[in-house]
Amino acid sequence: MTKDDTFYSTEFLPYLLNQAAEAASLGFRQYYKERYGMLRTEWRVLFHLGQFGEMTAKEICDRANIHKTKISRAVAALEKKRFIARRTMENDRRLEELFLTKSGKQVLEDLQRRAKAFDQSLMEQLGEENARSLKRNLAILAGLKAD
Amino acid sequence: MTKDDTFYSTEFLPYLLNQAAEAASLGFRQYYKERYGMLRTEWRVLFHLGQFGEMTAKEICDRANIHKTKISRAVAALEKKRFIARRTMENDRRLEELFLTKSGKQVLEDLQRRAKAFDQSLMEQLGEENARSLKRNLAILAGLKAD
DNA sequence: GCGTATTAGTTGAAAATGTAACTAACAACA
DNA sequence: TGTTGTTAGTTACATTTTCAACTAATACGC
Repeated sequence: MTKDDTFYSTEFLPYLLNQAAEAASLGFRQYYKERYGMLRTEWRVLFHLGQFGEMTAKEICDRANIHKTKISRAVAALEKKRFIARRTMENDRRLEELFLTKSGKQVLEDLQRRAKAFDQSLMEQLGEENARSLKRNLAILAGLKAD
Repeated sequence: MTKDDTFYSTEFLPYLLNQAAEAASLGFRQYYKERYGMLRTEWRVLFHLGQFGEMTAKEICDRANIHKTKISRAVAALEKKRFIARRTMENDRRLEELFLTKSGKQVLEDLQRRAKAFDQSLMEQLGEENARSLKRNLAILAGLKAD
């Protein structure tokens, strides 16, 4: 009778992923929270706007895989902070094009620079080769196209 | 003027980790939620009890890196479902030793078997070699000792 | 022993999230 | 045009999480 089919939590991929995600986000999350009073979804919306230029809430939902209510609230919060603004689209008045304001751009610039550095420091913890492989694997699991 | 220091969200490790963690937990979370009405923290508490045997809430907090209020509520919920029970410790009456009930053991057995299979299917998505390397890297980021 | 500090765990209120129902605008088509 | 269906986005409400204050028990210094 083989009693050694013990399955440890640290072998369970979802658990590991969550722990690692928690640990890895901590530092950065703290920064944008304390500095700009932003929530994670807000940071993501900002990031996406910076990356893809003006886009609608729906497009962000799809790209970032975040539910529309979360996006809706994040957009409202960012608007209140005057980091973004919106413009109803002429051809389809259900859609609103979101865009960064001047101060939004400044904030994003700061956050991106820090994100980059933060990422860099995480990668160094793992080593170039490992880090690259890690990202590739994560992209697969996340269902993103591999680069 | 080099304008191509664009930093993409999919290059940002915390973002990737979160996306992957989300995607990877989804299927399993759905199962224990629908089947046993359990929340993630409850499943983790159960898992830890199965793994380490009787232990106190504090010990679970430390091991799993979960805040004590979350654990406290998870423990209360599991107790209500009669999956675990507690026993105040003789030598220090602030501490309560948690242990699985009979039905708790059954539930855990089911969940562990499924977790194992679920894990297996995720690993297959990546291939043996990749999966192994992924887990190693995650353990490092999570601050767990590598195995 | 007595006062103060810590520690395990709980609780209540506030913040955030998830879910489902809603509004407004468009589309399709008789 | 009018009916029906779909889509973008918001809102309301229930559940979950977070944060801070709390209780009860122990530990420490004297």
